[in-house]
Amino acid sequence: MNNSHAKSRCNLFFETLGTRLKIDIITELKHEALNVNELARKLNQERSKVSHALLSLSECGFVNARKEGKRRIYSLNKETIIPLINLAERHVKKYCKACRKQRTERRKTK
Amino acid sequence: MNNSHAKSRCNLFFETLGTRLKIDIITELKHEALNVNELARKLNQERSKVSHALLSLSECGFVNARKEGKRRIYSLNKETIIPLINLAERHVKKYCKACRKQRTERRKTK
DNA sequence: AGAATATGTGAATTACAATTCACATATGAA
DNA sequence: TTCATATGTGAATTGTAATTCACATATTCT
Repeated sequence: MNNSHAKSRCNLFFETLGTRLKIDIITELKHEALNVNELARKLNQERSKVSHALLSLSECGFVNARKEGKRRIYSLNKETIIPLINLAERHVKKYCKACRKQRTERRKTK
Repeated sequence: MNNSHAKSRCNLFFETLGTRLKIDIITELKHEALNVNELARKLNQERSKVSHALLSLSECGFVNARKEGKRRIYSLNKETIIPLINLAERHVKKYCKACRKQRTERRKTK
């Protein structure tokens, strides 16, 4: 109906964090900076999939990349992400039953 | 590939906040508690659409509803949402160029 | 009871992000 | 320069949330 989007523009921010893979990537990067192959191996996911996810994470300023030889090392922008994830986990524990019984469990395995 | 989702379960939390409409609803409810019709009118959106959005917001513990006569008044669970939105907006201002040039602008109008 | 108001709901459709796959590029080693 | 390693990318497909619409339910008033 109406498409005038004047205010409140953090929906993309949240949308970007709204998949399991990206949360898992962030969880890994909390501990150490990693390149795509290492991430893909650790999470047991396709490299290309992880690469796409990292692109959107970096477009939103959640991760930074530095080149090191033939590798690209991705690191977490911890300044806002750490308190954000903490806040989210606290909320889920306290208020969000739907989040605790994961929606992913209902999803089909390929 | 792998479907063992043992850790990190706040992706649904973020996914739920990942649309414009829900962020707009939260923004309205910051100021005052409202019922569905009032929200729909203020946001210039279909009532049923707002109703569905409120359902998912309430399943995630973002809003609470109380019955008052024939109305249902929705109020914001401010405890975690207000600091969360503040954190998100600070991040967007500082780091997220992609979020500032809204993705919605590219979307087709019906 | 019947009408008006307020809201919920489920199923079909639509829209779009996530995934996949084949190929492009970039770096360093032999 | 050829090969191996590491990564990026775009386009087609797939999966799924958002939207729509027609109908159900619930409350209050006359």
